[in-house]
Amino acid sequence: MAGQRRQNRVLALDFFKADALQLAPMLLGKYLVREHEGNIVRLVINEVEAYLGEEDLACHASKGRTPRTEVMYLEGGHIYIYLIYGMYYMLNIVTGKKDHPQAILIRGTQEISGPGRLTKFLQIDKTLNAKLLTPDNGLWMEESGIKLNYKTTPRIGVAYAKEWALKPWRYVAD
DNA sequence: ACAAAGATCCGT
DNA sequence: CGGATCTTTGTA
Repeated sequence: MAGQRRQNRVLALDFFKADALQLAPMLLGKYLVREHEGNIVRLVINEVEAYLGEEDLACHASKGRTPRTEVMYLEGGHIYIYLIYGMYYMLNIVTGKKDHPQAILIRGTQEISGPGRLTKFLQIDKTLNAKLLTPDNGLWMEESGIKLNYKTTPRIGVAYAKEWALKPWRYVAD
């Protein structure tokens, strides 16, 4: 049955407890699924970036624990949303173990390019912050069977992060 | 209390 | 290339 098969394809929360650098390339080709006001949308992820711990100057957790970064210290599988430039919500998935702040920014999909445009399209805002990535919360991921070739580049928009700005932690399908 | 900067996007 | 637009954070 298609419905049951689909159910089995939902990525369990345990999947996100691995390290961000290991997970980031694995998210390419996965479905990002949003259910909102009765509509379900599936998009194929094709661009992500990893943010890795307090020592990574590009990572918000480089400031340590603050009201905003507290979410990144939760266990992998939580959703981290923040507003940037007063206009755009950024969608991140917390990864790794509790108290090890990491997150993967979902920068784009095959259908929608750009992290700000993506959240606008999916109607994602701060109400999802700190929630779990599950169907119950209206946002989750699914296995798709799609394999994408990809390359790595430095992350976008983090020139201030000194030597961390050079880390090839952006993964983009080609 | 205040100022500065920001994991972006769009129009000129 | 500059403006929009407002939250978070550091400093006083």
